Formats: sequence, structure tokens, C-alpha cells
Amino acid sequence: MPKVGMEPIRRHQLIKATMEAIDDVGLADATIARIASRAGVSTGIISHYFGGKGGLLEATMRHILADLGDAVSQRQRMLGTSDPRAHLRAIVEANFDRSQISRSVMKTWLAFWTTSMHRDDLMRLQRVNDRRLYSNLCFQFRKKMPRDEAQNAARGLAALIDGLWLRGALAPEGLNIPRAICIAFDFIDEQFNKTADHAGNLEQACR
Amino acid sequence: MPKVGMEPIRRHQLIKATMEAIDDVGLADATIARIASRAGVSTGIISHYFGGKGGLLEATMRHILADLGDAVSQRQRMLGTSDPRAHLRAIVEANFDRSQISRSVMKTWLAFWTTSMHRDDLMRLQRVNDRRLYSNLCFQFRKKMPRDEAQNAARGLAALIDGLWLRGALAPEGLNIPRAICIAFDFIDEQFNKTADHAGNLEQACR
DNA sequence: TTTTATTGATTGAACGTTCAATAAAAAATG
DNA sequence: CATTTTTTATTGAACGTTCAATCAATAAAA
Repeated sequence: MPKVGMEPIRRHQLIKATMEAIDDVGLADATIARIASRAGVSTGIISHYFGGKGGLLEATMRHILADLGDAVSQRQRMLGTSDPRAHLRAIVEANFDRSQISRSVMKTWLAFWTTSMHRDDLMRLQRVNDRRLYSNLCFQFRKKMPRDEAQNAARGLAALIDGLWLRGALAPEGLNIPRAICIAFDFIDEQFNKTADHAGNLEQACR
Repeated sequence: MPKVGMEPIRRHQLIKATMEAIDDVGLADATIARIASRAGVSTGIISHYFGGKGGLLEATMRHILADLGDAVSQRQRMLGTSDPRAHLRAIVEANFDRSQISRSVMKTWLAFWTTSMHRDDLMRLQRVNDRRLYSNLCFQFRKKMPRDEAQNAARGLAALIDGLWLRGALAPEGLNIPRAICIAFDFIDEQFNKTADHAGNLEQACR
């Protein structure tokens, strides 16, 4: 069976098997024996292509983040307009994109989030992604509202997206994607309404 | 040193040490040796009082959930009114209550959230707590809006709270509590505004 | 003297890593 | 075209480490 050019195939196989294993038994019990067996290869191959279990986990996380980044920029490019509302909607949709909402991807993402609190390399990856989402949201909101309002709108929307995800990952019935998108869309509209309503006596006190 | 009546003292010591250890090195590296050493006792004592590591983790989670439940019901009781807005604000404040926002509690909570996806006992604990928050929110929103609107408002607010928490746990600067509360308060007001604005042509399509 | 509390060395299981061995394909050779 | 040689891909047993659990021994209080 051994042929030349196996590396990209094996890498993808193993990353996929890693996510499936985490979905199945959790990161704590996702041993290299289990991952290798699920990918239909031996344990040694993991060290061969990834240098060890840590390398495989980092590669898996990079893969998920790259998918998310692609989903966002792809939808942004498809947009002919610079209308902030449309852009924000596109970002929300990308975050609930097909590549992101499969059970295994969701659970893997969450597992990494937790472990990234104690591993500098994963933490850095996570934060790069985080900041990109936040500044992206902020930039769009700023087209229609002052600086601090836009920042809070961005903070709120980012939290809402993550929260919907988090709860979707835990719920036995899974994440209801259309509903999640709708709740996020509503949030966007409310943020714009709030600013538009200058006559209203809403408190906008958040600092 | 051994006296009678040590059990409640030791249990609390060990639960506290567990949260500190998780804050410090993460759940994966929170070994019983590390926890015991942090509590200033030997490893054997954990099995003696909790029957094993699993028992200690479950007890720790129960402790956190009980604290959260207490914070909510305490604030509810302090409320003389039945005004839904005041009640919702109280729930939000309780969720960012002092007992909940310390770094160690936050990280422990998140660690449990992740592992509860693969352990039935922890999952059940988590879901009981989840449902209580959701029905609580739903009940309050229903005082001012129709059923499905209230459900989506509750889903959104619950997600927003969890999301703010999640991001606060990851951020190096920690969670900005007043700001988080303010964002959540704004969300509540927007939900009420949306319903009040019957003349407006907002789409309220979420199912 | 009995009970309660605690210790910590020991044990066995599980895990990630390593590496010599192997097998197949590709390249070189005649 | 047939062959040897080299390269690439892969295996899995062996090894060393780490961890949770156990339990006989001990010490203080009742």
C-alpha cells in the first residue's frame, strides 16, 4: 500500500479522526491509540507526521480556525455592497457555517477553548482568531455608530455567537442553526435601531 | 491533629483546592497529588472522603451550581416587586455574582462544561441548572410578550450570559463585570422595546 | 480501649514515544 | 524488460513515565 505523496492524505485522515474521537469520548480520552485506530493506521504514524500528540492537536485546531476564516472571507467577497448590516449578517452566517456546526467540530472547538487556557501555543491561536472576529464586527458597527457604542455592540454580538454555540454543543438536540442565526440577526437590528432612535430616552451607559 | 468532625472541613478544603488547581494547570493536569498537596493533606484522604477523584469532581461541580442557585434565589427574594425587568436584571446580576466570577470558579465551570459532554452524571447536573435558568428567564419575559417571542428572548439572553462568561474566562485581562452586566441589561431592554414597538415594521420571524 | 482521622509507599493499569523491522513503490542499472 | 537498489511509508512491541487507587500502619481523641 505505501505510495509516494501520502503525507497530505494521512494528515487529513488523522485530523478528521481526531475530531471524531473528541466528539465521541472527549479530549481527555482521545488517546493516540484510539485516534490511530479510527483513522485505520498505527500509532507510530502520528509521531511520524506530527511529531507527537501535541503536534496533531495543534494541527487540528489550525484546521478548524482556517475553515472558519475561509467561511468568513468567502462570504464577505460574495457581497457586492458595503452595507454594514449585510456584512454583519454574513459574518454571523459564516460562524454558523456548515464546516463549523457539525457535532464533532463544535465539540473539538470547545475542548480546545478550554485547554488553550493553559497552553501558550493554543492560546495564541485562539486569540488571533478572537481579535479578528472582534475587529471585524467593530469595523462594521462603526459605520453607523460612535466608537464606544460600536465596541459594545461588537462585544455583545461576539458573546452572543459564542454563547449560542456553547449551548448548542451541550444540548442533546444539538444546535438549531436557523434559530441561532435569527437571534443573532435580531441582535444586529436592535443595535442599529438603538442608535437610530435618537429621540428615545434609552440609557446608553455602558462604558 | 486528627479530631472528630473533620469531614466538612476537609471536604471544603479539597473542593477549594480542586478549583485552584484547575485554575492553575487545567483539569487535565489537576492530579489528586497536586490537589492534595495544595490542600495540605495526603492523597489518601481524597478517596476517604469522596470515594475517588470522580467523586471529588462531582462534588466540586455541585458546589459551584449550588452557589449559583443561591445567588439567584437570594436576589429574587430581595425583590419586593414582580416587575419582570427588575427580575431579569437580578438574574443577570446573580450570574455575574462574586461567587461566580473569580478566575478559578470561572475556569472550573468551563472545564466541567466541556467534560460534561461525555459523562452522564455531570451532564445531568449541568442540564438541571440550564433548564432552571431558561425557564426562569422565559417566565419573566412572558409577562410582557407572547410565548415564542419570550422563548427566543430567553434563549438569546441565556446565550449572551454564557458567551460573556466564556470570553471573560479566556481573556487575559479577565471579565469586565460591570461592562458585561451593562451589555446584558441593554439586551433585556431591547427585547421589551421590540415588543412594545407594535407600529414598527421589524421582522420578528424567528421560530 | 475503641473510634476516627490520616499518611504515604506500593501496585497495576494506561499512556505517549521510540525504533528496529518490514513492505511496497520508485529509481537506477544492466 | 528484468533486476537490483534506494527511498518512502508503515507497523507494533518494548520502554519509561505518570496516575489513581489501595491498604497496612499510625496517631490522636473519645
